[in-house]
Order: sequence, then structure tokens, then C-alpha cells
Amino acid sequence: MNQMTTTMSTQSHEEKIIREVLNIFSTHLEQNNLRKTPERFAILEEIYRRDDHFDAEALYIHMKNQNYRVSRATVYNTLELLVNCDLVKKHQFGKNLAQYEKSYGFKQHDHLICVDCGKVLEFCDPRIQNIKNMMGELLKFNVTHHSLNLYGQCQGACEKTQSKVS
Amino acid sequence: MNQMTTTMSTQSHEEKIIREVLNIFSTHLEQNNLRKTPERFAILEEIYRRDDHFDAEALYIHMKNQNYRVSRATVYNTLELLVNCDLVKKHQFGKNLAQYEKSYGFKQHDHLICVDCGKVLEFCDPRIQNIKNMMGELLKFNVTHHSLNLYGQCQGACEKTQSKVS
DNA sequence: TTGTGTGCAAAAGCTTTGCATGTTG
DNA sequence: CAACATGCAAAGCTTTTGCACACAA
Repeated sequence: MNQMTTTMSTQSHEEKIIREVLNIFSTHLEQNNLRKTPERFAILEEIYRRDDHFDAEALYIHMKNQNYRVSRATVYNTLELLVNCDLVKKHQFGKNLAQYEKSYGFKQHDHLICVDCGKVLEFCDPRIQNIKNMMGELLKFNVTHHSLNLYGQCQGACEKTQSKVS
Repeated sequence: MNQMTTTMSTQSHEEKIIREVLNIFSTHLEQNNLRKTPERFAILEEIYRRDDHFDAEALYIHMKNQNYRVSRATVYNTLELLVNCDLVKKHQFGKNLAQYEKSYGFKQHDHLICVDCGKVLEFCDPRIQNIKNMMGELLKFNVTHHSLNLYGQCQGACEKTQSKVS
């Protein structure tokens, strides 16, 4: 279920993850003859210090607030690069607004969205994999990824928390 | 799998469906004190004469081409009404563009989207229902609907058909 | 007749693009 | 130093909104 309950080791674990993804990104950029700019690494690091889901504008604003000079264009550009090398996942939770989340080191999962308060929960179910395999074979598709969102109301506790797990 | 292979009886079956949905919509409008305008019924009928998936603009253009005078605003307004009374389903297939399809008289299904050519196939799998039930209970959510999209490449036949039928 | 619905165009919101400048390799 | 990336602002696209007019009840 993807909770890393915050323990004493969390800090260093987060730092370890960050070092790893920076390396992975660096290698990816090299292999594709793309340039290693400070903006690209700063955005990646920022994403991995955040938790859960965010949109491009929120990421942009958050970097601005930290006095990091970056442009929207670069944020969008870098997000696309990161999605391409599987360090970030892109979602749409029923609105015309792309939501992103870090993906390296986290278990594959799907989402449950409260249509009233926007809260996003995560869950894993192995049956999805079976469905992907079966349908790919049946319909002669090479299934590469999927998106499963369940929508509904969170019973009772609609205003108590936002979509963060942290 | 939602194919109504076109047979001699298809015409009258389609007409029957159309009469039914017009009645359902009419009742829905009455019950909610909404007005029965010719535009609303024309849009519903147009949708049920189309096949597969379309976006708001395509629907608007198609009605214009038939010399039916309607505005984009009314198309959007009516689509929302129809989604609310479950006569039309709204989807997002990975792009910032809402796609719609008629839903009355068709089995609940999910989608398989070719990321190369945009083709959309449909499939049914009862395991989804189980997942919805289980996760709703587990996470204390009242799950009302869901969206499952599988993405991949359709093997071989990518350019042969477009995603439109109309 | 009253007020909801429509059409039109303008505005809004997210994302992409063009161009001059800056920086990586 | 050459090509690519960035920043900024403008443009693009889908969707929403405001307002005057039309028409359903």
C-alpha cells in the first residue's frame, strides 16, 4: 500500500532514493544525447522531495517560492523527459489537468479518488496484471501500461485530510 | 463486446434504442424541472446515431454539417446533462480532451487504446467489479464508478483504421 | 409572462511554441 | 563555438462564462 511510515531511517532512505534517481536521470540524458542542465536535476530533486500528486503549475510555483529561477516551459519539458524514463508517472483524475507523481522505488499502484473532496488514495491489486495479460493476448495488443481509477465518496471524513500521504 | 454486427434487424433495433433514450431523457428533464428544448433532443439523437467515441467539437461540427443550428455552449451543456442521467459516458484517453460515447443498452466495458494510431477497443472483465467492491470496503469508500484504460500498440494493423467510425 | 436555455463571442485554464539569449559539451 | 536548453510571452486548444435574445412552461 505504499506507506513508508516515517521512522528514524526515513531521512536517509529518502536521500538514498534521490541519489539513485539523479544517477538514473543522468545516465538517461547521456544515452539520449541530452544535456545535463541544473534545471533538469533541480526539478527531479524537487519532485522526489514532494509526496504524492501534484500538477505542473504547483511544481512551478513551489520552485519559485524557494527562489529557484525556472520557467514553466522547462518544467513541462522536464516532466516529459522524466515520464519517458519512468521516473515520474503522469495521471488524469477525471479533469483536464495532468497530475504527476514520483515512481521510482514505489510499488505500482492504482488510485481511488473522492469526487467530493479530491482526496486520492492508493491501492494495489494483482488482478490488474492478469487482466492486462489476458486482454493483450486476446485482442492482439502489446499492452505497455494502464490507468485504473475508482471514483466515489470517502465515507464521512471528506474534509479532514488532503490527498497527501507523506 | 458491444459489436452489433449490422444485420437486417439493426436498423429497427437502433430506432428502438433511440426512442427509448429520448423517453428516458424526457422523463429526466421533467423530474429535474429542466426544459425540453429541441436542441437537447437533437443532440441526444445525434449521439445515438453515431458509433464509438467522439469529442465535443466533433459532435458540434457534425451537427453543423447537417445544417442543424446549435452552439458549442449547448453541446457542452447537453453532454453534461446526458452524463448525469447515465445516457452518455465521458472518458479521457490520456489526452486533455474529453471523449464521449453512448451508454444506454450497451454492456459496461473498459478500453484498450493504441498509443500509436489512437484506435480504441473495448473489453469486459468481471474482475473489475470485484476489485471495486473489495477496495471500496477496505478503504471505506463508496465507489460509484471507475475508469480502466489499457495502453499499448495494436500489433501490425496500426494504420488500417482510425478510431472514428462515423 | 417569467425565467430558463440558447447563441455568440470573449475569457479562462492548461499546455505548447517561437524567438532571443544563455550554457553545455 | 555550435547546438541545444532556457526564459518569457504569445499562441493554441478545449472548455466555461456573460450577456442579450428566444422560447418552453
